[in-house]
Amino acid sequence: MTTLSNPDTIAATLRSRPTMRDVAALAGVSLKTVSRVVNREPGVSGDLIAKVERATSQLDYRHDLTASNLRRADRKTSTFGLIIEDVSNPFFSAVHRGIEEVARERGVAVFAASVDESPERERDLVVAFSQRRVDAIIMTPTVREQSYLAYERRGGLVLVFVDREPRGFDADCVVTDNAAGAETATAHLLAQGHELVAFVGDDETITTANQRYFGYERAMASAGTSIRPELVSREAHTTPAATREVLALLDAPTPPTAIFAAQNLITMGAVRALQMRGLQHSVALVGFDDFSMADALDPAVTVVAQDPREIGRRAAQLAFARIEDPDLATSVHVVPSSLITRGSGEIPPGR
Amino acid sequence: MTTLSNPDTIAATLRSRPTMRDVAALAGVSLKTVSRVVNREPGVSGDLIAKVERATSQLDYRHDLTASNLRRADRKTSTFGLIIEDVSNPFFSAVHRGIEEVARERGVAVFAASVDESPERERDLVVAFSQRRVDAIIMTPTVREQSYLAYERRGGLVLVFVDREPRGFDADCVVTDNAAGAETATAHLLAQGHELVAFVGDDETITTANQRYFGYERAMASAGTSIRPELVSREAHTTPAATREVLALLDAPTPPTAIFAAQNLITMGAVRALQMRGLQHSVALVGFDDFSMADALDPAVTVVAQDPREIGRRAAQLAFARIEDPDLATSVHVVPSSLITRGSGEIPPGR
DNA sequence: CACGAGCATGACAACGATGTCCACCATTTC
DNA sequence: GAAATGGTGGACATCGTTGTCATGCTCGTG
Repeated sequence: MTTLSNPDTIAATLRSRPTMRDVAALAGVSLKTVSRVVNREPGVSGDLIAKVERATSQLDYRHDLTASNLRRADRKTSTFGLIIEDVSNPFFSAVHRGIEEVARERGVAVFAASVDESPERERDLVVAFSQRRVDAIIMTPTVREQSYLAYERRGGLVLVFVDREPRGFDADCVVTDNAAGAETATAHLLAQGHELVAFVGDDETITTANQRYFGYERAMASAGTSIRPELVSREAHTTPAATREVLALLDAPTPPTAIFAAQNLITMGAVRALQMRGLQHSVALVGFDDFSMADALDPAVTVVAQDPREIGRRAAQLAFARIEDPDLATSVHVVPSSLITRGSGEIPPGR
Repeated sequence: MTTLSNPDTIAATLRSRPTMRDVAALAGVSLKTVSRVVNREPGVSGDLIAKVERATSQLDYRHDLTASNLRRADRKTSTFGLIIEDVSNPFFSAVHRGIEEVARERGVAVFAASVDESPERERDLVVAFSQRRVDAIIMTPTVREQSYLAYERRGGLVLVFVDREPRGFDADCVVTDNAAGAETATAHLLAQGHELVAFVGDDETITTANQRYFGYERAMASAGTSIRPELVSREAHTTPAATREVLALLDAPTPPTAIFAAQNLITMGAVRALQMRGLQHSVALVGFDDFSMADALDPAVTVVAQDPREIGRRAAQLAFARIEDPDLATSVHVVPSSLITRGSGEIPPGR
């Protein structure tokens, strides 16, 4: 065994990152023995384990997971890919956080990327992650149809969907009870006596927006209140767009007395529009999905809250379960939403 | 060349993911030629390029970046690691977003993880990313001292810091002008005639909290106003804690007439406290860092806004610059902050 | 017509690690 | 005392890819 007294010197001497070979040379054992110690395989004497561990720490040896993975039988990289609408959207970043919490416990690192409603980018990201051999991809579908993923799955990739269900592709999925939540929100407004209840949401290409619209329809139908097409706006893609849409509704000949905003960014836009017209205390508002400071606004905003962190946690758990047993039946998990009344949704009509 | 008519059949037949060897066999060329085509190396005849490309798309061949990286001379993985306080904190998720925008253009995927103010976790994450051979780590330092990273850098890893400067380690860094911003905020309150200006912030272990406190001190000193220790609270780690701290200040014998809240979550907590005491229109408030809906509150909240997306973009650019030229002199980039007056900061004293 | 230049192509080793398998040694057992 | 046993360590091939170098071909030129 070559013995050098100063560890710093040893590490600094090496041209680049030390490999198992370097560790083996320093410890005076074979390459394979180092591998055994690093992977904690049984059948190595305590004496050798100590020698190897001393050498690894002296050299600051860092196990190369990419090389390890290449040779390993299971080919698991302990890496997940996450494809969400936007990493800086509070809803999705909470989903991300939930996934991370579960992944962390198992030593799994998570790639995160924003798809920005671009189908092309969805495909690119799947390829980018697949090329990096992630064990699983957790994603929000944007492309109209996900059957193109069948090939990836054959290659052993696990796919889990969050927030929206995939189309043309059977896979594990975690969603909020969108229709039921929207129905609750709308019914809540109707219960206050409103009849002119507006719907402001994103367009039909977004599954969740659709489901929330169905919930709105259902609540209106149950109450026997007919839907006025002029009170339905389905073009609100962003917060500023939502503000414009709501302003248009408020300025129309028959303005709504209550508004159901079908998404967090849209609700924020609606709040601004109501404030601009000074109507925040006269027109009722219920939003889908909670948002920061909703309780501190005047009036505080009533919402149907989702549990994005729980959605993330469940998705990660599903991914691990499927990695362990690829033949499990696919399942759709529905995370319940809950109505939080704060004031804006309890404004009566005609005020 | 073996010709099978149905591409689906070919892909389905293979036991697992096709490799370059499979592509080579189908195209009737050598392994190396496939590699050349995949990497767009010059010197391959158009005829062979066409053959190989047909084969790759028939087999749905996916280039394995982990294996490629192992053999490549430059050993670049086109992968970054990002270590931030919390992926679901709006400030940091905006930084993340900025990094992603720059990384995306260069085909780089980003690992993102939350450190949660845990020094141990900071070290674990660095190791986890290093083992996955990321090209660069962009991080917010939490450990008291970053000299432990010297070894990683010798191994070729690029390190860029965001939001806070590292200690005991010279590296590229992108920060906000914390002291100057805090000074501006405090001076703004003093300019309204306030003398009892409170400081509410995080504790001294957080570099940015410290710098912001210095800015507060400097502004007070410039104005010749002495700091009352009972108006300084440096224990606000979370939004609820901030609410408690501000309530304590307001309920004390000499309550402040103005408050400088040194961070976004703290400002939110302060807003709630003021509302609880019905003082939101009597006590002035300026926050450091903008937050969602600050403009929609009553009163709208005056803040010193940072530009987290720009911080992220710059950090990513610095990382790429250093990867290209490791011998560049290290630099600290300061992204300016700007005062946005909205109402809460313009409340005069004694109202 | 022979020869070297120049180009396209392929054979082979290697990146850093692990799976397989065999050799070795100290025991234990007959 | 010899053989069987069980626990250890090491040689070697291999994962999917790229760097290096050799080969064979075409072509222009003396």
